[in-house]
Amino acid sequence: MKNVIQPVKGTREFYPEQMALRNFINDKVRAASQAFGYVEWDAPFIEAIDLYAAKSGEELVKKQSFVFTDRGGEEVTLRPELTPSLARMIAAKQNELMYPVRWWSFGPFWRYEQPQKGRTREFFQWNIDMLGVNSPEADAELIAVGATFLRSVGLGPQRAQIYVNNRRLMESQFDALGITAEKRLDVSNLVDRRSKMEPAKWDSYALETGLSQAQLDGLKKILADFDLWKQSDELTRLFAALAALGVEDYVKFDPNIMRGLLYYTGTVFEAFDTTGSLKRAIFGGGRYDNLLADVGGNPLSGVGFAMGDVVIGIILKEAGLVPEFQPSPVQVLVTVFDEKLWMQSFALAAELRRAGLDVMVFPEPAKLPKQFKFADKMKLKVALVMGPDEAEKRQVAVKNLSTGEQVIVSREAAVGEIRKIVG
RNA sequence: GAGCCUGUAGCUCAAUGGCAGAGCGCCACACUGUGGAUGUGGAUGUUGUGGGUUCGAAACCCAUCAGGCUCCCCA
Repeated sequence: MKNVIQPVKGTREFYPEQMALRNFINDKVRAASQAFGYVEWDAPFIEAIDLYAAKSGEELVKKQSFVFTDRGGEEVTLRPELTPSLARMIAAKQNELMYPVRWWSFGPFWRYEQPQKGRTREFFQWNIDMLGVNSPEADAELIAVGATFLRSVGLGPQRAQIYVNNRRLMESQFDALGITAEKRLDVSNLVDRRSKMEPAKWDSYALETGLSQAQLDGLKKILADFDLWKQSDELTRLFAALAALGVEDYVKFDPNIMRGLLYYTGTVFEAFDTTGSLKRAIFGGGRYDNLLADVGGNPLSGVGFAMGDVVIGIILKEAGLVPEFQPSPVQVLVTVFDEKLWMQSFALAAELRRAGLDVMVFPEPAKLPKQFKFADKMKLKVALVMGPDEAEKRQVAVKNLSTGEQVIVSREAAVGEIRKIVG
C-alpha cells in the first residue's frame, strides 16, 4: 500500500463488520431510549465556535476541537458535544414544548485529542436527557435507562456497575470540614485524581492544594464512607426509585465519583466495566440546573447522560457480546448454471423478490462447487439450482445449506420451500 | 502539548548487519450437476514513507506519518 492518502488521524473507517457493531449499539440505544418514552432528535454537526466558548472556556474549545474558518470567514467547529446545541434548541422553543422533554440522540462528534485505546478523534455518542422535572425520581429514570441499555447488550450487574454520588451532599460535607466554596473545585479535582495516584503522593498533593491535615483526614473518611448517602434525602429517594424500577443491582453509591463538569448540581453518575482492562467510563451524566442560562433561556432543570461508542464497543468485543457478523444481508443464493440459463436465474430471483424474499444471484456462470463455496463463505442458508433438467420442467432445486437436504419443486412452490428454511 | 514502545505478504508474526520467511487466509486443480473436509500446486513484498551510515540495512542513525501505552485533558 503505497501512495495512498491515509485517513485523517483519529478518524474511523467502518468496514461492514465495524458498521454492524455500530448499528448494533445504535439499535440497543434506540430500544432503551424508546422503552422509557424518549423521542429521537438531532442538531447540526457544524456549529459556530462561540456556542461552546461561552460554556466550556475558550482554551478547551480551541485546543480540543476541530476549528476552522469557513469560506465566509466564520469561525466554526465540528461539534465536540451536544449539550450547547440542546440548550439553544430548547431555549428557542421553551414556551411551546411539552414538558417533560424526553429526548435522545445518537450521532457523530469530533474532538482534537491524542488518539489512544478507547479514544478517537471521531466518535459516535448517545445523548439522552429529561428536561423540566427536578426530582430524584427523574434522576433515577435516567440511571434506569442506562442500566436497561447495559442489560440489553448482555452486560450484567457483575460486569458493569453505575456509581452514583450527589454534588449537594458532597458540598455539605466539604462545608462541614471548613472547605470554602472557592476551594470546592480544587477538592473535586483532587478527588477525581485519587484513583490515578499513589496514596502517599495523593496525600502530599492534597496538602499542596491547601488542605489542612485535619481536612485531609476528614476528606479521606468521607471518601471511605459508603453509607454517606443515607444522610441525603435526595439519594434516599433516588435509591428507593431505583429499587422500584428494578435496576438497584446495577447501582452503587460511591463518594469518589465527582465528574469534572462544572454544570452538574445534584446527582452525578458514571458506569464502568468492573472486570475489563479499560478504566474509562462507559457513560456518565447527572443533574444540571442552569443549562439555558448561557443561551438566554429561563431557568430549566434537567438530567441526562452521554455514552461514546468507542469504549462500549471495546468492552462488548472483549466480553464476546458482539453478535456474529453476517457477511450478507440475504440468506438465499440463486446459482447460475450456465450461460444459457443465466437470464432464467435472473428471472427466478425477480420472482422471489416480488414475493418478498431478499435473494442474491451469483454474478456470472461458474462451476457449481465454486458457487456453493461462495454461499458457504457468505453464511447463506439456502442455495437454488436451476439446471437444464429443472428449467425444462419449470422446476427449481432448493437446497438447505445447513442440513444438506435438497428438494426439487415447481417454481411456484419455491417460495414456500425457502420460507420453511429461512422462516 | 510531553515521554516511551511498535510498524515486515490480506491477517498474526519470524528473520539483530550477509539469499525476506512461516502459519492462517486467498487462487487453481483432484471434483464438467452441489458447500464445509482432505491432498497437491500457485500467487502475493520498494520491510510505513523520505534521507543518512555501511562493501552490504528489515535491522543502526535522523526526519516524517500512523498505531499503542503513560502524563495532560476528557465538555
